[in-house]
Amino acid sequence: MAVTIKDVAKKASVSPSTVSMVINRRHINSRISKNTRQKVLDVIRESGYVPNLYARSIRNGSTFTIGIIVEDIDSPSRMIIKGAKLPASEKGYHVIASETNDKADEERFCIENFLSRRVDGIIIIPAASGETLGYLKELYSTGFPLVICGRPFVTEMDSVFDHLEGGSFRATSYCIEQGHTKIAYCAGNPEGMIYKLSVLPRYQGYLKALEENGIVQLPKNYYITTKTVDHAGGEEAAEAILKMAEKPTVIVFRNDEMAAGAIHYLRSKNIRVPDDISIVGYGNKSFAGILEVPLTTISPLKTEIGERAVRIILDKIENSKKNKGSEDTNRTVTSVGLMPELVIRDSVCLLK
Amino acid sequence: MAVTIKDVAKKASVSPSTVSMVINRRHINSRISKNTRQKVLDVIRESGYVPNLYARSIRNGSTFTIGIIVEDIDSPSRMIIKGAKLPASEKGYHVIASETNDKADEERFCIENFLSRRVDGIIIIPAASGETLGYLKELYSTGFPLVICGRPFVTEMDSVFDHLEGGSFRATSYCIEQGHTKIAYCAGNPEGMIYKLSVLPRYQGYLKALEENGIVQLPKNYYITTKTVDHAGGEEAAEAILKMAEKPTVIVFRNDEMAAGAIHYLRSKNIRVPDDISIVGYGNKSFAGILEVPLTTISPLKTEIGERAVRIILDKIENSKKNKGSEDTNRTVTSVGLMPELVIRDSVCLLK
DNA sequence: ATGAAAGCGCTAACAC
DNA sequence: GTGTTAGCGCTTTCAT
Repeated sequence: MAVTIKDVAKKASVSPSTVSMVINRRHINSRISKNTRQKVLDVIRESGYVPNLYARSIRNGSTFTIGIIVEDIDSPSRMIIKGAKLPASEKGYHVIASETNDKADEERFCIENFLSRRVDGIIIIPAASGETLGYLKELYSTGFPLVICGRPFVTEMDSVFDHLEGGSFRATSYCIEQGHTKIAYCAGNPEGMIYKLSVLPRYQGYLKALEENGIVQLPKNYYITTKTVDHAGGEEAAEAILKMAEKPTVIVFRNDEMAAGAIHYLRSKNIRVPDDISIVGYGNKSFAGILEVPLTTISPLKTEIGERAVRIILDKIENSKKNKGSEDTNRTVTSVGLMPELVIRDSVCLLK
Repeated sequence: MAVTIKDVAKKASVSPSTVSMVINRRHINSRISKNTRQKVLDVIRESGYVPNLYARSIRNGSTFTIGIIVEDIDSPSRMIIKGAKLPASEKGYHVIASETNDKADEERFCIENFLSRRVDGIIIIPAASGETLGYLKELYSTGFPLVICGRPFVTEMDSVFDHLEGGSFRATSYCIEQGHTKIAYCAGNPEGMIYKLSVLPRYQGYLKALEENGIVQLPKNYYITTKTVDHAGGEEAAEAILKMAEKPTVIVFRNDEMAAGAIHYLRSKNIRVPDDISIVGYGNKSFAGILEVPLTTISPLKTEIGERAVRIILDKIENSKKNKGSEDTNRTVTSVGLMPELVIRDSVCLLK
């Protein structure tokens, strides 16, 4: 077992409470004598004593910890963790993280684990399937500080998300500004919850931009679907484009992987990108800048999502600490949609 | 405050210890009556009670938690966390993670935080500067289960690392098997601790492969250094190569970013890759497979590093739980070097 | 200026 | 079968 406050007290021949006071720097001036203070600090250093946060938290009711649950630590949402860290630690809160592999049962397990750790709040990216939403809503309704992130699932709980529609709108508008009117959209595989929740909004942003600029009556096949949503899917889409009678001058893709595949395919067929066909991605993945044609794409503000989520959580926590006992205060719902940035590189040409 | 065991006890009109017994499923058969059991379980469900792990851990001395500290959650070492999760949870241990941004002070802070959380062991990627090694050694020498990961710093503590030398050796040998003899090495910027600790071994692996195959007397300028170690650095290296009188047929790069830059530059100068000049990377970054020429590279087994590290930690923990009190047992040092894989793609040609 | 004692949520040894 | 009690490491009155 690790060194405890008692051990320190014994070695320094003082009482545990004295040690506690030294640690917590209370009443520094009048209460503890310099001698005692120094003696205790020396013993602490020698013995390598570290206070037990948990014993502490039992007493004061708070662990000063925020738990973040992401679906996959190897996905862009890891940046949410990064974004959360600084503002949290500024307020003296720790951040601990876990991942669920996007599975409902692992997610529940994670939440219970964090609750059993008495984290003061949880920031979570729920499973894409939406299975856990009921459970989350229950938890939320107890007043526990919970913020949903990353997917535009909900507006009935506190949440922060990419404004997917806004992102695509931005990208499409940019193409129009560059003189393009024949603009295709590649939605990938139009099935499943993920499509519905996170691709459809992008598609709608694209439509909205067209509409606002009076671009109507595009050929039906400008809405392109594919089997897969990866590099190969991008190649598939590009192949389809080349077969069209009236080719678009730009393709807006649902993600960067597909955009990369399309660029690769087009160039292998000696089509110039962006001059013959321009390409827009979504995601600003790490490889976007170093593709054979650096990719113009939409960059979701994951880090900022983390920041905003923490701020919401901390507000809730501080609030509920103040007026504990009195329920039913603080029942506002905050839902923040962050407008992603357009990163302009070389994959869209200026059309004269 | 959250629901406690007392609240549950009161609502179910039983004593706290009865609730505890129900939760911990002890003496199921004889001790607790079915009625009571059911009543308690019902109340638990209704009230949303979750046991306080920390209160629990104070009693039984273990938190069943392993802490992982990585230098940057947005780096390949995040896969160590992923790799650690499964084997840990199989043994009933939780994994919590934090990042240090590769700064010594944040690292100390993280460690203390985890210690104050009474994690049962820590897996850590120390700051590249090596500043914290003294501190880590101190901690290690107290017998606390600690495993160093990811950098081949140490053999005097338990550690798991990429066998960098072995990786480069493998890559270079492969080039030789393909018939190459004019093999250059691009080391990037040869300054700083990072170079010394993680690039020099790679370079030595390259040299060893040459030596074992009787390739000696390569031109001195086949050892290439650059200002930066990113995409631009790769372009810089490629530019240097093109100026050489006796050009190499392969360049082995210290990382994938530089390899990507070189490929890009060479192709923009109408040099064929791999036919005119072949390229080898190191790291198998996410973009390696979708470059204009898919990159042959070395893939470090980060996930496996996490797995191995957890196994070492768990052994230590179980061991010290068994013979607690009796110090000085279990003083073996385990140091594991994992041989990375060669991922063969299209950036190295067969030389006839 | 310091210590004794109670209590936080939980468990386990020991009553009943 | 179930309740009582003591104690884990720590903090915080309240005495002294």
